[in-house]
Amino acid sequence: MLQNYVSEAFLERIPLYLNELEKYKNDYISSTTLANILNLGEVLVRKDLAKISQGGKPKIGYHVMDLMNDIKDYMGYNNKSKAIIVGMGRLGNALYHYSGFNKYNIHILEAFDILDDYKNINEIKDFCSEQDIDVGIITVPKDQAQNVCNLLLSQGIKAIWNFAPIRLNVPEDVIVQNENLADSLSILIKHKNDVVRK
Amino acid sequence: MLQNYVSEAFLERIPLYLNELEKYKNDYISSTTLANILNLGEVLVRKDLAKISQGGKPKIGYHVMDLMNDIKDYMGYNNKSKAIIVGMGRLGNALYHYSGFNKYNIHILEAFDILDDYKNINEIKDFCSEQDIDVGIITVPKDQAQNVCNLLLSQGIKAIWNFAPIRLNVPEDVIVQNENLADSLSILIKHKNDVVRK
DNA sequence: TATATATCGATATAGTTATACCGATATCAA
DNA sequence: TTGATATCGGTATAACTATATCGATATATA
Repeated sequence: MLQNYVSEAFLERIPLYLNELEKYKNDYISSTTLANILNLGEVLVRKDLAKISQGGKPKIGYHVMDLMNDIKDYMGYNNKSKAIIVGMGRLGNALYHYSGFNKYNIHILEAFDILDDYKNINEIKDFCSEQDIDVGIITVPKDQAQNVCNLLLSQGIKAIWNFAPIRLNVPEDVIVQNENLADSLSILIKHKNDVVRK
Repeated sequence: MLQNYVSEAFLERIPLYLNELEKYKNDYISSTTLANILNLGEVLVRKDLAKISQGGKPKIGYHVMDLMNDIKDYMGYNNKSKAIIVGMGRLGNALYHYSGFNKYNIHILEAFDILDDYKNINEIKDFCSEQDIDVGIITVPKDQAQNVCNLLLSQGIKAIWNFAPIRLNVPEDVIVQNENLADSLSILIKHKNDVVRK
């Protein structure tokens, strides 16, 4: 277990806070208010903020600008992150052109595929030797995903965002985040069916 | 709280089991074996399976075909689910053409947009009156997401899969699953940076 | 300046989720 | 047929996460 271990749920809440705070720049906000907006417990929010912020003032709350900066520092949004993406099908294309990553200073530097329209996959090696890549995004068909993954690992990439519906085999020090769209949607439908049946 | 409440984490494991079991059809498998393959605790897997299966045999484990059927029954994969998607940008397109939903008997029946290439958004009303739609998928820009959401809700849709980076305002009986790609990637990078720093 | 109060932040409690343990049982091997 | 054993499934325990409680404090108000 890591020293500064925080739970996944905690990490998922932080961007929510940041997005909401955007609306209250040049102002103060209390943990109670923020909690009510996001439908979270006030103590939960206060404890989350205590972990990453300089602290708030009694009766007033947190200085929003300062808090946003603390969040950005904590999450690393003030530092540029570099990604490459492999597999330029429809999904790869969508991600490659998605503008939402800019907000977090994440940049997809290059797109690879076997098609001529993109940098060829066998150029990954050269490209990675000149750049320090933080994340490899895998959007190839599932039968090629492990090969692509191995290629990325051989270039020293330690984090994989995997959209192929298979579990990748990686060493212990590599982090894989699987984004299985079909699984996610099916779980949503399961929830919905359970609620309807009460 | 619902009667048959199960945790989100539990629901996320079920498709993993199903995908893995695919490889062991016409065979038996023990919870221990399955757990080791997926890097989960054996007791956890056994308890999960106990919730949804007819049961396994001591010394042998579970009949894979039967177990798969139990999982499909439980998750509703044996019943057809219907979805529509609104917003035919790159991401909408990718989802609309994604073949992975078939495995779970989920069908995206129609795609809407303001562009002429697709059914116009103002036809959603007519379309929904003739079909019982389980899920609405929102892939429009964030400034239009709430409007589209309201439109879907007015047609009786009770589950929303939202890719727009905002929190939608919905009544209590509607389930929203947010799929914020930028947030997800930023969290992956945070994890990676924490690990590297040890 | 003195008092009331909203909020913070720390500690204690509750609730939820995962793990450990153990008797029962069906199968395999002798 | 008999004994050894792997696995199941239930109960007990531990770990983790969220909530409740409360004294301290900075601000606003009188």
